[in-house]
Amino acid sequence: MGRSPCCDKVGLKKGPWTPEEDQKLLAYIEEHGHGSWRALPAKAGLQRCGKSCRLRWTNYLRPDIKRGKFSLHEEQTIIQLHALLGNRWSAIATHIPKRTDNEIKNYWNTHLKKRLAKMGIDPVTHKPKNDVLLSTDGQSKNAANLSHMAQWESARLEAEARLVRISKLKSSFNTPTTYNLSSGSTSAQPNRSLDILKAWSSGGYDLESPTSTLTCSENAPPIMTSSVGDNSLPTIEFVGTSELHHDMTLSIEAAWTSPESFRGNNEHVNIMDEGFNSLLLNDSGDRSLFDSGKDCDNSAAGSEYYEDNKNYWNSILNLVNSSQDHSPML
DNA sequence: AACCGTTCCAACCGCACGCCC
DNA sequence: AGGGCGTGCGGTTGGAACGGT
Repeated sequence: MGRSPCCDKVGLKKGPWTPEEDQKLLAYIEEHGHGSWRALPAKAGLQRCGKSCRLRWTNYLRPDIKRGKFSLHEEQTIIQLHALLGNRWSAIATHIPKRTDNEIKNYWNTHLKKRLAKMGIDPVTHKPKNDVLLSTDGQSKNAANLSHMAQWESARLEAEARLVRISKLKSSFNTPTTYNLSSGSTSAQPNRSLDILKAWSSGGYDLESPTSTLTCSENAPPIMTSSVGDNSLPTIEFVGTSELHHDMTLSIEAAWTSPESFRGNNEHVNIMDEGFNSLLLNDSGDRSLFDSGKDCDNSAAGSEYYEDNKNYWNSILNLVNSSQDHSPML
């Protein structure tokens, strides 16, 4: 059976966009917002399907898009996030300011994937290729840890995406124009959202376990930021009041704290103990700070996991950094 | 100059999901 | 409950650009 096509394709243009078409699309959205994408082409005088218009806008014409070479920091972030999330490009894109999922996906496929492969790292598992063959129980457990961390991050991102959607909805009530072209920003500002990885990759200190804070004001989108607290589970804090916020509180808490989300292989894994803190460790970090975490497992086995994961992640970044310096590919 | 192989990325395609009726 | 619609997402592809011979 299958669903009907997104639009009547007869007589519709495909392929590269002309400057005239770009101008029509830009002018229309600037004046009216995009509204329904299906209805947009006719209103804007374009012989395109709505899907094509949406893609052209989101991947190319949108004013808040940075084009050109990816910075080293952006590359590092992509690699880290890909190790956590896999090919979830849209989720990754929420952490890379002004880059689209399509651009990140292309960059991964044409540059980063090849570079990791050249360095002997499996771009799918982010492990040295030999390790995949020599997997032991301990290594399997490490992989499981990574998987649980990914689940945690996945739940968080889903919650975050929900917030953005709600925020967009809310903004659309406040401001009829969907996009603010003059300021070059959309209603959603995922780049300012919490980023646990920044804390790790920028050498955050005094890290014990993460507490994320969500800040909402009446007219601005909600902002979530990562910070450090002494709780064993991530918590969310709201600033601002409204029914929408209340709704968000419920959904977020469900996504972040449900222990069922983090069970696997008939074994309850405390991700905060075995995974997340290791992600937050850094080269110069004071282990005593971490070890003092009241809910942390201080067993020797646990320390090995922290150390292994830390070394693994840092080795990826070091390899990338060194290849950046020496590789003719770059 | 012509040809050929490779790289890169904009754009397409099809599926998934949420919402609404 | 289920079907239609709108949109988002990830995989794939077409073709322009580039480099080597």
